Amino acid sequence: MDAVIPRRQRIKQQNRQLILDGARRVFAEQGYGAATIRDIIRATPLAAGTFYNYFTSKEDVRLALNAEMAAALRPRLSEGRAQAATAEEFLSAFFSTIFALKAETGTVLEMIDLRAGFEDLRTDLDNAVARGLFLPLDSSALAAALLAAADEIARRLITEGGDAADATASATLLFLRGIQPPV
Amino acid sequence: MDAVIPRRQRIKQQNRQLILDGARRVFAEQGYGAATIRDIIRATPLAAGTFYNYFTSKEDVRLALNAEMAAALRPRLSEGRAQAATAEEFLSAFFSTIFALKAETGTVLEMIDLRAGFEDLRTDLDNAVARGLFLPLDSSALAAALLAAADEIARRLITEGGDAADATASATLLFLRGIQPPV
Amino acid sequence: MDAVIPRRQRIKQQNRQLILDGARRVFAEQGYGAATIRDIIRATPLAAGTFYNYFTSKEDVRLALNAEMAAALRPRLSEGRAQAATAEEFLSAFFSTIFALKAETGTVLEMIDLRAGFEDLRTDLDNAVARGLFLPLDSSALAAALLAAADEIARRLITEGGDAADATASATLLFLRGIQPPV
Amino acid sequence: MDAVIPRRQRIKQQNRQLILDGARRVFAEQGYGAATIRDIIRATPLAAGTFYNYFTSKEDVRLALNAEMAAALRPRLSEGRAQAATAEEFLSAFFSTIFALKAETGTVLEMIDLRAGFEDLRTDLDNAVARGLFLPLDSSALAAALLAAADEIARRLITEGGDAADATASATLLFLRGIQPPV
DNA sequence: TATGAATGAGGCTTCATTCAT
DNA sequence: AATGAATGAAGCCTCATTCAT
Repeated sequence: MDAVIPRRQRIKQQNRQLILDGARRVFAEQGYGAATIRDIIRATPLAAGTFYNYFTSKEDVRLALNAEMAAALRPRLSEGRAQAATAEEFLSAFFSTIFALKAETGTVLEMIDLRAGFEDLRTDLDNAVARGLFLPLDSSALAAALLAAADEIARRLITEGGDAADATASATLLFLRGIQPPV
Repeated sequence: MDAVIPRRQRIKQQNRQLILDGARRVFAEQGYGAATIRDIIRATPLAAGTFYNYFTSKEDVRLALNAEMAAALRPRLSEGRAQAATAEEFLSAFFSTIFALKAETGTVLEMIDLRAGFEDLRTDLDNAVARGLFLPLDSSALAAALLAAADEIARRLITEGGDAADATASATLLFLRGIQPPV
Repeated sequence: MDAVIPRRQRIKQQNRQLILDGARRVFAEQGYGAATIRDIIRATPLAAGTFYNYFTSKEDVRLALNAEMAAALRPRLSEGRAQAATAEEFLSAFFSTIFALKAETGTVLEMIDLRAGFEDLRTDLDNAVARGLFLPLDSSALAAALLAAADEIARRLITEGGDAADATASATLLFLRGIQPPV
Repeated sequence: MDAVIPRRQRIKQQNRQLILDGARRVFAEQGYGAATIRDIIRATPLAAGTFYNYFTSKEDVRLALNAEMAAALRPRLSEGRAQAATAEEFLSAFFSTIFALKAETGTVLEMIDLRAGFEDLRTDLDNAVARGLFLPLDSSALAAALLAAADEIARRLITEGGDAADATASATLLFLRGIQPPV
């Protein structure tokens, strides 16, 4: 027999998700700093006081969003990583993953705490360097640069339109070979 | 005889600058979105109402800061550009300029409207591509990636310490050759 | 055989007492006016809604506490009264009773409605006056003065420490003979 | 020539007084604990935000009221004290002063911090004891008892009506000779 | 009957902006 | 121009109360 999930608990889960989804939209539109808790509530069908049954502050919501995104990103990236025998495959998987995620969620990567969800990325980079796949760059700075660039390019993709596959190829090429033409 | 700047006008100029400097500090600390006009006023010795003699809104201040920064950046970058015969020199000049600027002003590049202050960068990139200095990438996306990466690396430089020259060399290398080791 | 109290009813009685005890603590700490129903609930292991199964308002709780205290006080005072042949004995019994009660319960006498629980005191005073035990003062004002003074002295006893027996003797003497030294 | 008080400053003084007067009424009606800052503002013609130009909290207002009352009380009591050659005169002056003050201001003496405004009373009592005017009771407890009793009697005077002169005489007699009839 | 989540009113505080001085 | 107090809107948060489970 299937586990019966009590109705009350199901609704609680739904409301929590309503708030997170509302917050994601609001943060994407106004930025984290400018957003207010009231904005978040208004982006849901819930009443003002209900927010505090689930979160204690805007920061609290941000952390939950971070965790949610890290959880969503981890399997995708590790899938890409598993198949990535070359730097090119690694980068390509990374960018396409980020672009897709951003298109789906509108999440502002700026908000993401690298230490929380992106340990994997740094670990991957370190491993790649160790395997001789990459040049020995500071993996932490590289992760930051990759994320910042990916976020900005994704933002422009969404705002101004464009083909995600082209952008992936272009960004991959940039970080793979650099801007200098072969001599 | 030198042009005599009337006392009144000199004080006006000073107050305007007081507000801009205060705003820069406030934006750097709290981010643009979270900052309030009152925060800006409190970061100056001026009275609340005085703000409106110089600016009409927070956005207005942002634009003025943008213009100020663009004015400060333009000669530095063009100086670098003038001497840059190679992609390496171009990148090196770009990163060292950004790192220095951020260290001086704490400005959040995130705020900067590319269209306002960074036309030059795109123009430079286009020229560089035209001259065969760079691979023919989308100059607009490249500019975005360069700025995003530079800003993030600069932020980490300030936050966690580190040598600006090393960071410049490392970032230059990354964008020059990419991450793939030579075969 | 003893009367069997149904389990249901016993639990109801327990919960009611939990709320009253919680309310007493809360009122003693914050004062009646500043206390909220939520404060009272939080001072018990019960859930929010349960409060309304027992009381309808904060005022309702106050009345119940008053009644409870009057019930506790009545036998003690009447015991003292029964043995009090003199004004001195009457006062001594009164003060020691009040001091002990306050030490036990922390109850704020300020809350007490004289008409509800202290009819006895006024009756006693009237009787005492009638018997020539006391000077013919307004019994109502006297009761008020006695209670106010006793409450304040008790509060100081608890706050700053001190010997209850000494305080009783001192207060008794004050109200017995007044402050004027014998000529 | 008279000192010219600038209009702005005069209005500030007036508004501060409006808030204090409103607060006094509100505290007298609802008690300090139950009163809210909004209640205080509503008792004035001022706007909500204006409160914070003058005080930072309800407690802040309470302290200011305390100071105001102490300042008002001090000359009255010292005047009474100057003329008080006997315990009777002392008590009579004390009670009539308190009753009058309460009738004028409705102030809740409960709120008064003895340490702030009533040092004088304790000093007076100590002096009176030293001069042999009073029996050597604990001046601090006596001050507390006198104030508590006076406040309660005054409250009843206002609430239920009555003659202040009679109440003064009665209270004076009570504390002067006690309740025991002369043998 | 006990629970505890939902609700929206309302208190607290800060804000942007105006305007008399 | 510069000042800074006044204003009321609006954000934050807690409250009393209801009601489905």
